[in-house]
Amino acid sequence: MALNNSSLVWFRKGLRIHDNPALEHARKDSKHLYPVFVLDPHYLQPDPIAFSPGSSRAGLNRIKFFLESLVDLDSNLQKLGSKLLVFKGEPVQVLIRLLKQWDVKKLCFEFDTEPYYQSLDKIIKVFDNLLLHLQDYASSAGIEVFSPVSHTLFNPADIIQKNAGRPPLTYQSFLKLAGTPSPPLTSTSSFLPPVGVTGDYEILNVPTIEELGYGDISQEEFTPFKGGESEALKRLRESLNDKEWVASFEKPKGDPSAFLKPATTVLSPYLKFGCLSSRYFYQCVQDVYKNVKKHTSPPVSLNGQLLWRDFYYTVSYGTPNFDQMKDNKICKQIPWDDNDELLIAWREARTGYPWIDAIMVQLRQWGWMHHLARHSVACFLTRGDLFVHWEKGRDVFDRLLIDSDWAINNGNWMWLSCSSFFYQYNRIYSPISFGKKYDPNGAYIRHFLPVLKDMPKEYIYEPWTAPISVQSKAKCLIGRDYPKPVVDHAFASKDCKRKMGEAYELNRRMNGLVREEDLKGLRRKFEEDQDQSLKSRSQKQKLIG
DNA sequence: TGTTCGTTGTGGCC
DNA sequence: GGCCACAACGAACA
Repeated sequence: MALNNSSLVWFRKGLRIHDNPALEHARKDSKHLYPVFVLDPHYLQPDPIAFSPGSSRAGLNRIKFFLESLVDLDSNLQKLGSKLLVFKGEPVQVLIRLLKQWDVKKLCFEFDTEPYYQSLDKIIKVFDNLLLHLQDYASSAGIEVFSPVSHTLFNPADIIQKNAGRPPLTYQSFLKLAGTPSPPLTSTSSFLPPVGVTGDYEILNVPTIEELGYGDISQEEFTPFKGGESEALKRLRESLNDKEWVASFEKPKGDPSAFLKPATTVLSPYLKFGCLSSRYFYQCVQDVYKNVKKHTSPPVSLNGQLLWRDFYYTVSYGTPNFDQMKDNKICKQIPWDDNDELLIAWREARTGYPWIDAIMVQLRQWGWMHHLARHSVACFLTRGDLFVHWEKGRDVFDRLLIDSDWAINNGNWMWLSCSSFFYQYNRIYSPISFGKKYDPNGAYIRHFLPVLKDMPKEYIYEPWTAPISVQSKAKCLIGRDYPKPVVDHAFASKDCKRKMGEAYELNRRMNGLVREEDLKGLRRKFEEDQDQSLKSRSQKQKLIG
């Protein structure tokens, strides 16, 4: 067969060479191969306002990680005799132009379950307001489209189909349906077909942060984690070297306060961008398991974590409006407070609870925290203390995490807020004792909140209880150098439990069909209760005073 | 309809 | 480090 066809591989996630079925298919029998990435201004525009509540623009750390991943992809393509062609614009429009210009016969890109990519895949708007499906366009132009599932271990659609069209809502039922993951590709090509004539289109280099207009945004500290496939594979090898560690890995036993050497692999950001194939990761861990006497199992094991990822991808794919409370069938309807003051205190690490604030500083500086640290702050913001809507916390995480993943982030916020998957709202993480259990001396707090670095360990988790003499010796006066607690945890958590109980009862009575009016009614009632209790508390304080 | 089970709570006790 | 009471949910399955 003569090699006279051109192929285009469209990178979105899947920023890697290894286990990349779209790239492999594009390579085969092609004279020319065009590896393309389209920068979508909608995703990349910097948000000049420090950040308004609800802003979902990607933060600096994730953009940096992403650009490093593109640079590494380009470099790895060049080693194979190719290179990355970067464009800027509305992705599908750019793509259609390129398909025409280069007379492409094969269009290959990784399938993606996220609504953003689903909309890109399906509908394009051409010049005359005509709506076209990408697949329709391609078939009318005689272009073969290849869009394999390779971001996840399984095809979410298969699992949903096996379960009579409904996604499984528990991990165990997911496992039963899932079976054995698809293996990664075994062969990796040692060369790629050359890029053909590119015509007169402006092809960019991978831009720098400054070129994207992020230069003016101040950032105290950048994430210590570097993006890219090379870094991902190096990190994977380092993690897997310690076979005993891999075999005995139990997620819930990890130490959330460990930061010099994190308790987990920190491979999540690489999985998010597809710098690392989850199928390859899974297989490598299986290989370690084969060579040890015993190993842990899902859900707590290392491979169990990859299965959690697929679990959330599957549920999110099969649940309309997965990323919101309203019109989301699996989400409990709860009358969360609309309290921007508390939200901002949480977001800006000013809650007055050092354990919570240190975690929020780590989020801002590193774009990564341990899973249980995320639990602590998510519980605190929602059902544990502040009773703020999980969507608000989700937005903050979505902006600041380098590993923020649409399915996983939304799923975990519903989990932690007892809106779905997990319902035992009595179990509340203490913002004082949970961290103390792992780090009694408060080394984590001292590192991320240097203002508290000289506070004696007796008071480091509750500095407001320190006598004034101790505070002044530690050069940290509570209320001046570090805030007083925004709420009294004992009181707030009790109040949250009561509200959750009442909201749950309303959901049961209405059989899941809670109307907005009912929620408003319950919220009004909560506000009245709060007024009452504030009055009685201030009366008590007057009596005590 | 009833039973079992669920990755990761806290505080008190031994 | 393990055990218990606390107060208690819903999905899955029989």
